[in-house]
Order: sequence, then C-alpha cells, then structure tokens
Amino acid sequence: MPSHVSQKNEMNAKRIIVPIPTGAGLFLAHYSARGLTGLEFPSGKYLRRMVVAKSGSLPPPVCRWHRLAVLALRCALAGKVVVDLPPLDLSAGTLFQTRVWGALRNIPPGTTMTYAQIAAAVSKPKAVRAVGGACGANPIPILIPCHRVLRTNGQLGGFTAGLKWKRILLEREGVVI
DNA sequence: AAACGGCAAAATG
DNA sequence: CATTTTGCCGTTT
Repeated sequence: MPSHVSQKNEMNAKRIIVPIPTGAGLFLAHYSARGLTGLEFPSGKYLRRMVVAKSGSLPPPVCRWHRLAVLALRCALAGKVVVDLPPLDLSAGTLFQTRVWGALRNIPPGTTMTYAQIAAAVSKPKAVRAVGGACGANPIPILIPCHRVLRTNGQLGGFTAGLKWKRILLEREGVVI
C-alpha cells in the first residue's frame, strides 16, 4: 500500500452494524470487509444509532457471517460449545492484545484461568496487569471469552460491560464462584 | 513523560 | 483475616 495511506485510515473503513436478538437482549454485531470486528452488549441506547443496517439487505459475505454470528452468540449464551464462528477481524489490536485474545480463545467453556496464567501463556509472565488491559480491550466479548479470566485469589476481577454480565456468563456455563 | 488500569505479592495491623 | 504498599507492563494522552 502507498506509504502515505495510514493504516489508521485503513481501519476506519466503513463498518456495518447489525442487531442480534437474543433472549438476553439485543446485541449489536460490527462487520468490516474482513469479518466480525465487534460485539456490543445490549445497552438500551442503541436507538440513537443511525448506522444500524436492516438484516435484510446485507452484502452477501456479511449476510453469511451474520448468520454464523447469531448462531454462535445464542450458543455461547446457552453455555454450549460454539461450533463455528464467522471470521474475526482483529486487525485493530496491537500485537500484545491479539496474543492475549488468542490465549482467551483456548479457554474451554465452563473453565477459567487467571490473569497471571494468561500472562504466562503469552510468555510475558510479569505483564499481568497489562493482560487485564487487553481483556478489557477485547472487541468481541463472549465469543472471545474474556469472562473466563479471574483473579489469582479467586475473585471475579473486572468486566468492562459490568460485573453482572461476567457473573451471568460464567453461571450459564456452570462455573461456580 | 506521565498517568492509568478487569493484577499480584509482600508488607502491615 | 482485611487493607495498604510496592512492583509491573502495555496503552493512552
């Protein structure tokens, strides 16, 4: 690519936002040309958005991905193993973040790891706190299961979308705290 | 360059 | 025990 075209510009390319109705509320999926880039929890404030596309008239690839995303999210919310995901576009993440997110994806449903274990898993055993930051920056919660990371002392730790969600998600997979 | 976190281990009472 | 301090590290401003 021409060097005067910044990569930042590239990643600000247009996104399509599509609602995902679930029993737990209306989530919003964000798509780029490369795949799913984000998942928003139900907020009650999505009405203000003008950018939400009707699930009817979507570009064919997005339509396919969205079908998968809907199934995957409902599956995950039911605490079951997600069979197949749409392609994830994590290009907005830093190297460190994408490594952490990769490690998160290896945590099976119904199990947990600690922030320290994740840090070790990405070969940065001392970057424990930074792992917390990377979890918080996870653009696709639930499908990238940052809720399965707990403190070393057994406490919940934090959750950007609110601890209530972290509890709900863990409870639905049968994790006891 | 400094401040800020979804943390952890050690020190302290 | 519960709380505070101290060390750490990637990100953000």
